[in-house]
Amino acid sequence: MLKQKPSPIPPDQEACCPPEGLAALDRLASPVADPAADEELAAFAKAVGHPVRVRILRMLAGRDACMCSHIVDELPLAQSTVSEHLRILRTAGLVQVNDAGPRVGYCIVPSALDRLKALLQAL
Amino acid sequence: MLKQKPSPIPPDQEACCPPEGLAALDRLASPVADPAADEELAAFAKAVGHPVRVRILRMLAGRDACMCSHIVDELPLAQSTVSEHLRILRTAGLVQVNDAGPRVGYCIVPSALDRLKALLQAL
DNA sequence: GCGTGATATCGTCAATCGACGATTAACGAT
DNA sequence: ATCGTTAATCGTCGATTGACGATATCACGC
Repeated sequence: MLKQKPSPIPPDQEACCPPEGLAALDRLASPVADPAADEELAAFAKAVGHPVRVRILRMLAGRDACMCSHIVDELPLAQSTVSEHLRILRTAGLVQVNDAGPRVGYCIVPSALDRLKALLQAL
Repeated sequence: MLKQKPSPIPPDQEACCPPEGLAALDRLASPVADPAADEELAAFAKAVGHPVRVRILRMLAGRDACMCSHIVDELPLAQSTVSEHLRILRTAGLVQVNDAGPRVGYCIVPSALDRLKALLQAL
């Protein structure tokens, strides 16, 4: 695909960077590098980084499509493709299967979603 | 070709997650299908979905590395690679260049970050 | 003008992603 | 046991990503 052109620069925004002297203070105040959190947030975000998976999450959050076949019905995708998206969401920990009940079903893992929200808010 | 679906009417809608009287409310709060919001959130999340880009965002949020060269110095990556990550963040609208000042600099776009947080919270 | 430093872009490569059909496994009901 | 339904997995394909070095551009000081 063609590389998208980045959005042009709004000419206002002059005071983006503070004078160089404050850098050291900021570095001390909040650690700039937290590789573990970086990886964690990136993994979550990557899982969410596809419109179909966002939609699946929304379906599950709305709790009106828990069986995989329900989700397949709602999407113009093959069953195997939906299953793969569900696998990615499961691997990320955002979704889990409920095989304790009479039927297999998918549902959101609220704690994981909260964790993702918290990591993002911390940015 | 369209995928086939015998489409048996789903008999048990509630085999999975907590039986909620709140379902209707939840559905109102976040409609199951909002393709535009899905795409928007997915695009943001995709941009954030790489540890290096998370780290760059953190650097910029800490405001101690605005020139590209500063970021390059902090990362074990080639300048061209960092530039590419910055381009992705710019394309997503999360970051912008500030060439109004005396030096070219990168900075966070707080409104975009807020928008991302809001979209995620709505999940 | 001419160089210099800071970024962006190009070309290439391996790795990963997204989608599909086909197959397989698990399980309930006939 | 066989069938039908549900879901996962496999193999393949083209498209995209991530990384690099090399090259081009751009702004500023001389």
